[in-house]
Amino acid sequence: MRTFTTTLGGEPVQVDAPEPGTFDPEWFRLVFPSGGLYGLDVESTYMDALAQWSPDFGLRLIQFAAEDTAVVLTLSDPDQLLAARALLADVTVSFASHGNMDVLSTAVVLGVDITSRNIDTLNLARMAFTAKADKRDLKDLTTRLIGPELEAADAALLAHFWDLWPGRRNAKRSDVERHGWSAVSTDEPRYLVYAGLDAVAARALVDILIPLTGAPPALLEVEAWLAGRANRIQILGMLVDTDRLTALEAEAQEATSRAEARILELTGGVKARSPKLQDWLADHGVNWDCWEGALTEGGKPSLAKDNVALLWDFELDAAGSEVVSELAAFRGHQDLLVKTKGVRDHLASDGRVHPVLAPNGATTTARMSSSGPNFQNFSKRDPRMRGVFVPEPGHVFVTIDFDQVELRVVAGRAREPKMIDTILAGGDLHQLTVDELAAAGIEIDRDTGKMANFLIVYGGGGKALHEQAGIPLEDAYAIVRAHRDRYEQISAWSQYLALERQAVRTISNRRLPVTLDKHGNPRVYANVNYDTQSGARELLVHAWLYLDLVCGLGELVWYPIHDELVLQVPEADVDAVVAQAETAMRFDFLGVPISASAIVLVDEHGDSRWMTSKLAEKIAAANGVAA
DNA sequence: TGCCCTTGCGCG
DNA sequence: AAAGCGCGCAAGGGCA
Repeated sequence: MRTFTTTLGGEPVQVDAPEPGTFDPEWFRLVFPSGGLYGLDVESTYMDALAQWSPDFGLRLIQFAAEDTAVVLTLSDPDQLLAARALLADVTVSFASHGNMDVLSTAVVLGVDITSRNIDTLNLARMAFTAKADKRDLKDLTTRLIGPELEAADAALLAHFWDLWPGRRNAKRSDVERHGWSAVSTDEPRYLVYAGLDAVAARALVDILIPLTGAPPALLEVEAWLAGRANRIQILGMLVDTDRLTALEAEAQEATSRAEARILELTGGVKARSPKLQDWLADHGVNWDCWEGALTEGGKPSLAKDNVALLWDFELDAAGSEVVSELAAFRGHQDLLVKTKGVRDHLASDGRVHPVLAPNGATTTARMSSSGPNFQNFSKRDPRMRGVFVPEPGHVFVTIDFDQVELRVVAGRAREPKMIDTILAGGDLHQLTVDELAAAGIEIDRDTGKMANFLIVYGGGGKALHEQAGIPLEDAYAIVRAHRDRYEQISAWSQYLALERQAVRTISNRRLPVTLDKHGNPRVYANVNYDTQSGARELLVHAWLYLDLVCGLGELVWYPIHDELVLQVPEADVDAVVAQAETAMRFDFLGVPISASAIVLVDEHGDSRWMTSKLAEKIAAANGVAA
């Protein structure tokens, strides 16, 4: 046994690393008996973009920690591997680890699923430290909340990686690390001590972070459950129709590179996405002083997709007009290119992508976020990209959306009787706004009423309405004023929330930070938006939890998209699941009925894909394919 | 070369 | 008095 004595936060810590061939499983289970909560960490070979799903990915060490003791197991020793698997598989044992790298690794590499028995200290840290600037990696948190020893151990290990680097000393840090994580000896004391301290820190952080979250136990329990579900979704991943992906990729690639090449040629070296393109256009007929299109945040004319057509209003020379048409072609395929490449870059050898679903990835609202690829922003206007994703064999996609959930959250939180009555009566909230403004002597159409309603949710004002609705500024201000007058309870609610200059508390007593503008003043007008977005997020999680605990169908959730659950349902069960899922997503919220409706996703050939049959028909018609 | 900012674009 | 919110991703380009 190699035993190292060190400290963390000044307290003594013992790190034991059994030598291969001498491992005593009985001793191991005496250190980690059933029923405990243990720190968990793994050390791997260097991770590339596909991480756990890369054929090159391997685990080298796995570490478990009780309060002041860590045991570092070497996984190349069959006895230690067996003991690690057995402890992980003990359903009475829970684990604490930072981020989901350890949980995913144990599932994918060791074949043991601990997703429902893990506490993620990164999630706790996100709830405890809500400012965007806060660092939340294990090393920083440990230094800040416990002591500097882990950071020192990390620095010592990195210094050792430079010793292991065979080439010149002035190599890139990333290359040295890549090499080091795979090359360092499992006998190296600096490696073993660092590894052991990681696990001890994760265990210690649970007790330190929980009070700092300021969250009630019920919320913490739901969040732990959700993190487990999110990890399961990532582990399973999504099946990709690679033929479709390849075809779309080719189309996007061909269209964009042709346009790009032609623009480069015509402009003598200016790229399609270069900020210099505005200058070039100025020399070929565009007078930016007369520009009526949108401006960028930096105040320059925007060449975004919807603005390109406005360039035709100028007297362009021959080269200028050709560049404008090529730019339109480029913008028309830019999203498809980005999204196809994104899926391709994350496509693992199992024919799937494994996106990260971060349970509270949005810093200021705790909404879920998605990456690798992001499943929350695939186009609906051109749904072909969504159609690349197909269900497991024998399954069908079903999507269930909340109806206008954010407005209903506002109505319930504000106790706004006009809105609540309209919802109860099955009426239309946007028409209600039209009628209310008419009563105040202002005539608007339903689209404007809808925009005005969403400005409330988003904390916007007259200027935004003026720009979005294309109505005179004075009219827009009048609409906003009348909206405030007619919805007294919503006005009172936003004024009440605007008193909070530090943080707001959501319906489940989650603390959300008030954000600051560039002058450091609190943007209190955004507080209603934060409460609403976060509230809607909690309602979706509530429905998912109900679906899991009451219906036993939590596993069917393929992906959550803010106000929508996409389910993957065995063909034979579709009708029953639709009924149960609608039950889960229909409930009372503060006297406001929350409703939802399901759509079964089947394409024009009767196959299920992640697109609606209506959209599939439209595309089929456009392509001349019989539906 | 890596890092950071800006721009553009999709979703809710 | 007025203030549109939250994400992820890729590319260009300035800077050290």
